[in-house]
Amino acid sequence: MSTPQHVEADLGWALGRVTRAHLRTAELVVAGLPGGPRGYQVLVEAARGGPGNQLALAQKLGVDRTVMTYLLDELERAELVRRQPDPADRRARQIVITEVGRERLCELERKLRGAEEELLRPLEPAERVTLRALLARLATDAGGPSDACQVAEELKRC
Amino acid sequence: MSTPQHVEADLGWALGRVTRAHLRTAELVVAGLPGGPRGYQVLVEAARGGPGNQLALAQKLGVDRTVMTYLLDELERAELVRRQPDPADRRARQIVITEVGRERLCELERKLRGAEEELLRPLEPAERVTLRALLARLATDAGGPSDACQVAEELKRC
DNA sequence: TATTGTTATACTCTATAACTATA
DNA sequence: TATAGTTATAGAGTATAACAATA
Repeated sequence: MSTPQHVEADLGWALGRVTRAHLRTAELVVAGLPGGPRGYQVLVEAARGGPGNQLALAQKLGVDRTVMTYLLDELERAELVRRQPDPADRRARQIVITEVGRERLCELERKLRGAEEELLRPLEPAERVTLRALLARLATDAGGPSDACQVAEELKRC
Repeated sequence: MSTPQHVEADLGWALGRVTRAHLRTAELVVAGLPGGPRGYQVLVEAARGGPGNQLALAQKLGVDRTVMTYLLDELERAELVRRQPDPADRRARQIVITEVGRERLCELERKLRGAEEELLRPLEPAERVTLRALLARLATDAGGPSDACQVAEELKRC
């Protein structure tokens, strides 16, 4: 057998495999989107209307501000978001989602929910609820930037 | 508040945060090791004595065989593993762990277990057991290469 | 003087292709 | 002819530095 003897003890191994399995399907879902998974995160934040300008957005997603420039270039070209001058600070640009972007986001979230269900299929309904709750508690306690994309970055160098 | 309203529903978000939190500490642990997290995986496989040659090792870890060459160069320079000619096939090299490598691995695994405990601290003991078990079941069902490092790669482009 | 955003450049990591030696 | 391993090279992706506009 190829799985280690201490499967249940090796939390990192299990976390990695489950997260990667989820990422595989999630990346398929956002494959056509400019910027991929990262572009999706921008749409989420823009739709939420939270951190207005590029710098705050970059920090929230845990990427460099120069990366955010290129990312927004792509998303704006696809008419999914717009850079709007901030009337209160003429250096800054507010990132707002377009109508097209909102529709695209809605469709993506529907598909992503489907992917989650697929991932949890091996578990009983009650177990799925338990797992979601336990992970959510750990997640809210964990520090650092609040986007999921950076995990991929760090997992890469495993 | 900065956390979304639908925290419990967003499995991907929670998985990403928890995995990244784990990766942060795990990468600190293996920081001094040549190849970082990936070097650790090689040590694990070499200690287990499983896939002998470089190609099998690369496939198991989900990396290109050229990457494995550079990785083993570093690990061999640090005297943690050795390339041994395979008597059965003179093209192939068997990767064996050294005594130093075994000691280093032992120390790393001890520290990694500590990091896992730290991650699970917010949960009750019974809950920790439950989470480990549920994740292990999902992990064994999930397909793909069996190393955790690739998750980091994919999470990066979120 | 500090900050937002952009651009150009350098660096890191990975994959592709070509090569040697074995099979 | 195909395979294990190495090397050189090219390609993505990211960060660093310099810049313009504004605070």
